[in-house]
Amino acid sequence: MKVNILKGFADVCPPEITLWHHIEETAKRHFFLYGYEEIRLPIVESTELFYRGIGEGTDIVEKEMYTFADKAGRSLTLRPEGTASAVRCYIENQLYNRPSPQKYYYHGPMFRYERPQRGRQRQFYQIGCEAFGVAHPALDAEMIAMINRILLELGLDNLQIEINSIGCSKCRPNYKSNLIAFFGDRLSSLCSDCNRRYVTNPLRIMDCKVPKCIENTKGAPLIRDYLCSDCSEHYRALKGILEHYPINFIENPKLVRGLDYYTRTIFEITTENLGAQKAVAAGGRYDGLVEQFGGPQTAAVGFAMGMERLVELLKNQSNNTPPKARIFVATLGAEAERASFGISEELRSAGIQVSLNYGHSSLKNQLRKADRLNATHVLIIGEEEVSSGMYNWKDLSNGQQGQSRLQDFINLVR
RNA sequence: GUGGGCGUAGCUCAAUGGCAGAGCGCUGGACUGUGGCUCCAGUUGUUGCGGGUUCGAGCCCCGUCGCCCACCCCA
Repeated sequence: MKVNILKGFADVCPPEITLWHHIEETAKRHFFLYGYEEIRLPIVESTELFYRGIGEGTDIVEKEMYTFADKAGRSLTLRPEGTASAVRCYIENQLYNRPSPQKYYYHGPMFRYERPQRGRQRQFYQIGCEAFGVAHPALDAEMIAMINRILLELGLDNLQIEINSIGCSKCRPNYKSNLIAFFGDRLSSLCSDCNRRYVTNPLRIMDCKVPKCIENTKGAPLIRDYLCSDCSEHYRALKGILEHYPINFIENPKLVRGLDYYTRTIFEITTENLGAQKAVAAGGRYDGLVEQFGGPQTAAVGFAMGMERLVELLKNQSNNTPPKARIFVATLGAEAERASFGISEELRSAGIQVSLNYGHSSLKNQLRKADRLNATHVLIIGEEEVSSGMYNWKDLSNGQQGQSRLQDFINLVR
């Protein structure tokens, strides 16, 4: 019987996998430049970690987690995001004793039980960073600049950087109650989802795309008018740094987040080149989370990029990676076949990728096979070549041919 | 959880209720020491699955499973 992959889960195979490598390599190179070090986190955590970290009322915790009991009856959960684990790791390993800021990155699969659609899987991959120990907005700005550089180097354009501040535990409650008061006598003219949001997360009403709701948010109080002086100053300073550098960004006073732990700066990088799931990276500051988990009071800021969405964007642009030498060794006759094995090994020792013809077939077929394998050069070995040590080669890109000693051929293609 | 669309060859898709096809791919030949282009030949099917209507179903009806897109939510 045939067994199929689960809904919302995907295999990644060649040639697409090279895009994944490219993204991961580019991100890691920049993480190094900005001083981020890797942490490897478990995929399964105690359910309570996400319950307390992400927030009980959030959609992720309420209906999207892969939660199950282990053999001892403990409630475990496949991680739906990385920040909660990173904070747990930070506290558990007392990383706050290292010089601040402590900068870490992680990557790997996340799990959310959602209905799959374009840009959304149940197992999806994120690369993310968390920086601890600095409250100054220069760190927020640096992180946004880093993400911007990574995305630009990947060749992505048509990107928008949106930022907002959602205040802190001092000023947000006040804003929230004003918002509730404002929408309180307008509930009948809001959509059904917004009526639900009114109870669960009133800030989300501001983010609704239903026309009548957008209409109703006109004149609604905006968070930026309710920020306390510290939050206000932090936000102002962040914008100042970004403008001076400069980084193009858009202030979106209605931008919100679905996770409870965010404070002050939040940001989202979106594209018009995807479907409805258009955020390719997002994050923000979470100055209260470390303390909430029993660690020292620690300011922190983090973000994550969605791998599947980046891969989707890269697929749609032309691939201009420079070709590396890939040699196909063609043989004619039993003696050449024996010799080809050692010659191939020698080429590999020189760092060159080699395919060879296993068994024997006509030269025409071998050249055709080389072409299909996307080889750059074919090394042709017959009896004459074996005895003389002068090998026939052909450049498949332009048809050019020549005869060289093996070492000269290696220098030629490398 | 809700709504819409779609399931036919390895892939992309055709086929008034009447012989299940094309293009691409793959294998080989034209060309046995020279690929790509061209030409020729070959190749692949439980039409997702189960039932019903009918002389006859890929097509109509019912059910079911799967995929996609959107809402919701989010990276």
